[in-house]
Amino acid sequence: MKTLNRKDEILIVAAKLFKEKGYSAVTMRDLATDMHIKAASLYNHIESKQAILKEIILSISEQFTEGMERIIKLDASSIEKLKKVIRLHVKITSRNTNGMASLNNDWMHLGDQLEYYKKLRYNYEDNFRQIIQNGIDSNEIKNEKLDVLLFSMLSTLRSLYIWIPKKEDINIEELSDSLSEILITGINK
Amino acid sequence: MKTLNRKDEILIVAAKLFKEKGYSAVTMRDLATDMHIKAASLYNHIESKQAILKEIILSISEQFTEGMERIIKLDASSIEKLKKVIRLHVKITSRNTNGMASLNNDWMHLGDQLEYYKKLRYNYEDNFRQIIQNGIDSNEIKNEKLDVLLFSMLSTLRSLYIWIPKKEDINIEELSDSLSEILITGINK
DNA sequence: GTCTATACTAAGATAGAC
DNA sequence: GTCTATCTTAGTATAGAC
Repeated sequence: MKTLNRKDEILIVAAKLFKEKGYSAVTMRDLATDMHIKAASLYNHIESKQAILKEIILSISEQFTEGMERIIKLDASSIEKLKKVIRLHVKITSRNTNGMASLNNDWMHLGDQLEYYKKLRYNYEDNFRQIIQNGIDSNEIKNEKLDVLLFSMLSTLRSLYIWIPKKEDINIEELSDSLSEILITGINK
Repeated sequence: MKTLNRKDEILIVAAKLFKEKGYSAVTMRDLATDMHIKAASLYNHIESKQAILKEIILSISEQFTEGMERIIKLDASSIEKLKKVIRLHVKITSRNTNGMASLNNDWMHLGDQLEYYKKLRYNYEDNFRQIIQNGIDSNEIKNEKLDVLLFSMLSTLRSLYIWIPKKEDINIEELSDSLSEILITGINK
């Protein structure tokens, strides 16, 4: 693990608190206490409380955007692409479960970056939908209602941040495979 | 629709605001504005801001508890019970999508009712897990990792509150069937 | 880089008139 | 049942010393 500067430490502690109580309920004094400094000192490293949220959420959003862009360019079947998307979620989430909580629950407090965030999310979902649609067209995927399919997969993948921390040792490969099996192949015999 | 008293109106408007910005970010003045009264007037109908949250979350929690208790008593296969659980989620959620947002995201602000809420939730999940386990034992359900199975189904069902409002006309039966098909039978051909 | 002191704003809630 | 006025506490943020 590389050495963290003070600002990165703040982002990490803030993400932890934001996950526990939500962005709005966390005060700069709470954050300062956990950093073992006074609230005023925080402002030597960050511009504002909202600026912390922006860094946490947008850096993750951009990781998803880049990952998805790589996947859609691949020369692979739709099912293969879906498996890669699942793996992308497991990977990013396991690296930063706390940040994922903010991404999922506190995006509405992004202020002037809200529209940018929404654009990234919209594009991501659209690419996801396209992969599924292609799979239906090529007869790889059952012709269930496209929207319900997309919603169901996204819901599970977006909730990983709640669940991963509860498991002792997460093996990224193993969890990704398990999820692929369940999300793609179903559960009944 | 039956006539609402003033207090019920407050609960409904509050749930709407809590969904939009989260419990902590909604002020009593926000709530009063949307009720077209002054903040002080709210206190003629409710005890405190937190009391509003408690009513919203606990009434829904108890609906889930009752529904689950009915289902586990049924003389039916595990797959049948799972389908009924899915239907229960669709039904309760479509009746109160805003309240479900609070249930999912703001339970940590319940104060002295937090432990009660956690107990209900723990029992609910345990019953859910038991249904799946019975299905595995009776060879109805694939022997995938039980925890991943439970997590995946619950994630989708708990996220319904985000998704249902975006669909124009939700047919409860139809959506429940679609979800059952996807969650239980899987998506690939 | 952290501190103390403090400005300024807004929050939840109550008292008492109408 | 709603209002105005107000109390008290707590929030984000800045200034300037060390």
